[in-house]
Amino acid sequence: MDKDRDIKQAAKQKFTDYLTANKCRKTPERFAILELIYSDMRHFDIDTLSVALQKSGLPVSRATLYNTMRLLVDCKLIVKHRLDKNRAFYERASTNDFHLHLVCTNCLSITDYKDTELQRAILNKKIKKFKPVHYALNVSGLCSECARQLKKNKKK
Amino acid sequence: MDKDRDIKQAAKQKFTDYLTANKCRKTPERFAILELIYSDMRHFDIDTLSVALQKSGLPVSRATLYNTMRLLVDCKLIVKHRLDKNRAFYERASTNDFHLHLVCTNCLSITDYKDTELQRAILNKKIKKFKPVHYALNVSGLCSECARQLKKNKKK
DNA sequence: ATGTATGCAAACCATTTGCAATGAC
DNA sequence: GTCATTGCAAATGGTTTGCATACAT
Repeated sequence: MDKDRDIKQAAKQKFTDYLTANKCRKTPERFAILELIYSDMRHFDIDTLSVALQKSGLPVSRATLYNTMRLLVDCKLIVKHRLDKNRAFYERASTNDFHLHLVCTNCLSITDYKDTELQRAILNKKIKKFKPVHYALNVSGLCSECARQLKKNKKK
Repeated sequence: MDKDRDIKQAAKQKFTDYLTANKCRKTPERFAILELIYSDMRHFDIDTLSVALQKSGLPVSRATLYNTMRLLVDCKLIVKHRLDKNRAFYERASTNDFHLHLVCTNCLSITDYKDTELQRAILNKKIKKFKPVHYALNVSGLCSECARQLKKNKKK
């Protein structure tokens, strides 16, 4: 889809600008990471990213991965989340893409859930004495797949 | 307040039942922890809890603290959260006490924010193919205190 | 008496850091 | 040529685990 290409292009531009503004170098590693994230991945953790980079032919060290994540979070191209688990997970940021995360406590899958009504209700809410910057709305529970599995197992 | 005492009493009862049902022992450490949580603390981390227990005169080891947290989470007397930071934080659970967390990214304070309208909007939402169990709604940003401080510093 | 729970210390694991070598500028 | 960035390996820090001792039942 052309739209995807545009989004990726815009992200690269934003990253370039950010790096320039902060006197950081535009290394191949950094752009390979951004490229991958904006091609394939909606939600990912460091491990997944590392493996994907290896497959892509440009393995990148842990240190660099974490370093780059910091930069990308800082320039708001990705968002860092933590759920119940020890490791962080990341996702592409898009301010015009408000959604909840449905986190299955059984299979650990993460699904986005969009709802314009909720979006409006939350974003329009004026919170006293607080200046909201970012929303992390996570609903944990069971995805239908796991709910079915568990019910089946119980019967046995 | 009498209501607080009732809540604490109910919590103790629930914990006792849980321990009995799972053939666990009713040790002084476990009840000291529960007692403290239901007296003082709304949000806390392991470290805070550890210090508080030391002050209370019954120091409890790390291992036991974590062990007890697992039990309390399991019987739904407390809820475990993770924000951006490495350490987990916990809070007393009460199903009839729906709220958002306002997390200040500057001073790391956590404030509860209740809003019945939002509560209704979210709880009534029927999510397709997902069975919600728990809601973690975190809004990160700046508390008014920090916003003021930062603005002041910028001017200088 | 039995076997679970405790406390200690060691292990674990994601993330961070120090440093020498590399490479963007 | 200069100095930020990379990759490695070691360090960190919250959490977990193994094991001998203590204690709830």
